[in-house]
Amino acid sequence: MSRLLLLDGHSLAYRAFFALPAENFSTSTGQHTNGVYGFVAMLINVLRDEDPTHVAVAFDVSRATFRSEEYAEYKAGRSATPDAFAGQIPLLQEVLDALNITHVQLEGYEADDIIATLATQGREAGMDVLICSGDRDTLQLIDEHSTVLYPKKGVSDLARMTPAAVTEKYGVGPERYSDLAALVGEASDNLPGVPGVGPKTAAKWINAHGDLQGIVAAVDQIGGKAGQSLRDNLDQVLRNRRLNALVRDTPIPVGVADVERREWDREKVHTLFDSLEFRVLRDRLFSTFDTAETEVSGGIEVDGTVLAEGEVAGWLAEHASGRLGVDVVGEWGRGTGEVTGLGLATVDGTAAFVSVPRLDAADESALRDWLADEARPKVLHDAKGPLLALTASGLPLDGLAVDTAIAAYLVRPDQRSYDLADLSVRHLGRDLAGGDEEPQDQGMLDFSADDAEAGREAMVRAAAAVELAEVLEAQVEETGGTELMRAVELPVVGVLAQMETAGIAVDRAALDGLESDFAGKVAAAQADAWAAIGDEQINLGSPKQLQAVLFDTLGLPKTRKTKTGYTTDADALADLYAKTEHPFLEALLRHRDATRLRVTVEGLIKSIADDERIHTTYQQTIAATGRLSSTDPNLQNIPIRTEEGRRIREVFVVGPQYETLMSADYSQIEMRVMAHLSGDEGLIEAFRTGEDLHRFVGARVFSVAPDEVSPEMRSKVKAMSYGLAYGLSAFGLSKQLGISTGEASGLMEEYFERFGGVRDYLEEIVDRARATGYTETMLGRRRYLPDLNSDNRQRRQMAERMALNAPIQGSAADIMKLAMLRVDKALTRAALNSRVLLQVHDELVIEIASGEAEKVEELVRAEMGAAVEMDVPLDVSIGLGDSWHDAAH
DNA sequence: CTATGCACGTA
DNA sequence: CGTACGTGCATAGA
Repeated sequence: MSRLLLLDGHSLAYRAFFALPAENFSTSTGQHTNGVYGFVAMLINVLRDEDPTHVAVAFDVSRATFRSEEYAEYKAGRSATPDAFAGQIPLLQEVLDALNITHVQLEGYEADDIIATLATQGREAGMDVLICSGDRDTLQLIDEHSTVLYPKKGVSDLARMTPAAVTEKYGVGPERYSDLAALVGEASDNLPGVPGVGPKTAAKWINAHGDLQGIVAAVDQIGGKAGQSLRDNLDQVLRNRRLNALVRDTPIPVGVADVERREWDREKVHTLFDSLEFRVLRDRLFSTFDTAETEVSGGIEVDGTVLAEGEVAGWLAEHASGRLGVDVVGEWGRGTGEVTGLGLATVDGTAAFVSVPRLDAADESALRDWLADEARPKVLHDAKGPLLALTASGLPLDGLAVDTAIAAYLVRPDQRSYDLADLSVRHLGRDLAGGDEEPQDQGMLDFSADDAEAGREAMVRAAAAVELAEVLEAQVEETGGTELMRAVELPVVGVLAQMETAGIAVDRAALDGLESDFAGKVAAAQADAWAAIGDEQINLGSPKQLQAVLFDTLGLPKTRKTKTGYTTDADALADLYAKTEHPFLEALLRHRDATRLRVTVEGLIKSIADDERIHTTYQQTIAATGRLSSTDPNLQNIPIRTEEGRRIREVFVVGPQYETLMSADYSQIEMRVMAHLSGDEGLIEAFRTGEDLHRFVGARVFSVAPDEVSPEMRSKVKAMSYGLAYGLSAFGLSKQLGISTGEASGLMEEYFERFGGVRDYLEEIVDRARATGYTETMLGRRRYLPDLNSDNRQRRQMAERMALNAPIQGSAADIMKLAMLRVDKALTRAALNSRVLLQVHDELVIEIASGEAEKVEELVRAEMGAAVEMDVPLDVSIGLGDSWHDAAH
């Protein structure tokens, strides 16, 4: 039996809009999504519960319809659509496109007319019809095989309106509902009914006279005040009846046959739900329907063998002539790991599982040789962790041909995750759960069921990786990223693994000292803060409690608004302090600083490994611009700006067996990238003269001699120069510098007057990105920004700033990755023992072995400086010291 | 127990 | 109403 589901897009989304708090449903770019969210949530529920075979969604085009032509006041008096709802309908339609659900709209008709048309067609074709709408006019479409699902409250509670339910609620059946509505009126459509006549009276009349026609025929016999009222308003009632009759034969270009349920576009759903930040909904969508009925055409199938002792060498000889997928089973993290097994698979699905503890000598040597052979290509998914485990287990790996996580990242760098199972479903249309068939029995006797299961999974993952590699490689090639992947990203994996393994030595005793020191400051600040507000012991870490004290108890002036109240951030508190000099604020700020430092120190102490070093983990597929990120702990945000904060850098020290630490950083790399990419002659000259950049720029902007640039002028220019690369506005600049917007925009104009190439370049980047859909770095790293063409101003402008910044930040990241590769290679080639430990975007921290300082400094300067050829020099500044702090310069 | 918002550290 | 991140805490919801 076919079941046709028809939804009224506008009315349901609008209901959802009011049912769900807008502030809880908006993206980081400020787009409200509550209407879309509610609609999609309801859609998922209905699809799940009703399992329709055909689905369509109808939309209104505008308010101008044949109804408003007959009666100009039709739907008049409705309040304007709220701003926050604007733009949600096109978004919803995008979602429907991704879900491959037909949506229909037609000039001159309302959504309900379209629904009536399709419902009529469906009934004629013998289908069951389900209508989901918040408009009561659709109740007239109900019959034995047509049901309306009417939202009672919010979007999750739907009333199932059958003929019996209509009769029970209104006293007349669905076929008479329009008559009743004509008599009673419909306030939301601005259709007044008969004064003094409600649903009860109307139902009584209808039941007495059959229908509206019967009532009209007998109008003179109806007594009482209500009867007179009816006679006085008969024209109006008849007009209501004409207007509330839904049109069942609108000339829409689709028929029920065209709306058969189709598979959705996984790629589109993923990217769209990503950009809408519908994490939970996406999971629900996939978990509800993925296994049931998507194009997942079964699992990855492998012809797999769990190799017994002594079989590994033979298997490799037979199957490892070409590229193999490798899945490492084991654990890893913090620069080390351990391998327990290996899944191996060829492109054609022949697979094997190797239990590493069970290798005999011949097998182990064959496996080790194969793994270490650069000429034998391997495909891994997210190789760095496995690499750590393999290396730690005495099986170093070379010949990484594709890392499927990195390939997927290069194709679309702003996804939240690159899970192998997701990629497999998305690009191969198959999931990893796979078929039920057990691996061949061979060798199974020795294995527990768990081992067999682990082995099967590993083989499937290896097969998925090697198959995915083919698809993703093609996409990387298509987007011009092949060389970037081959020459930069893949080699960087190995360097990062080495850095993680090395870690950086810390002085635990000094860290402990800092902790108690900062803890003492926290306690003191807390006591002062409490004392300043009459010893009310509030939680100073709770913005909510702080707001109560600041704005209610103390009655201080309100600060900038946030989603949930008023901000209590450091800037705002400093402002308040400047205005009021309230001692509570001073103590609170002190408490904030000390807490922050204490927390940082505590985190570091927790992550000290047995070797008294800290091994961070670098993420290579997180930052959309191409930068690395550091986690667990994050060593890229260790304080440096304040004296107290810098004390934390003193505990990162040179390790035993080494002589000193070196910090090497690119000075003003982003500004240099901007000078190079823009070709602005003034800026290029600034870097070529080697003069202080901000002084040089300041002299131009303020039309004075360089030595007349005051510190104040210099800092203004500095803020502006850096802000430009982020898409800073005059407003933002004025706020940051505490000057008027007029002065700020004058400053920017003056800047662009002197450095016009920069303005042209920044404009050109955005224009080009708008046309092509993506930005590109010096090495061809792309970032797609679909929002550049968004109708929503906020989203669009956000995307424009991202477009502006991505090539600059991204090119700087490219350069640093090249530099890391060059430095690493040069150190190896020169047979030096010094090693790179950390990368902090524009800085490398290197541990210098005894007697190598001079050589390494020369080498690092040369390699970093020559990472790329540019129109401006790449200036590298280097410092040495026993701690990270002392190596700074 | 998990997800979100706020605040804040870095480049 | 300036980009890119990660972390910890408080709070709200499941």
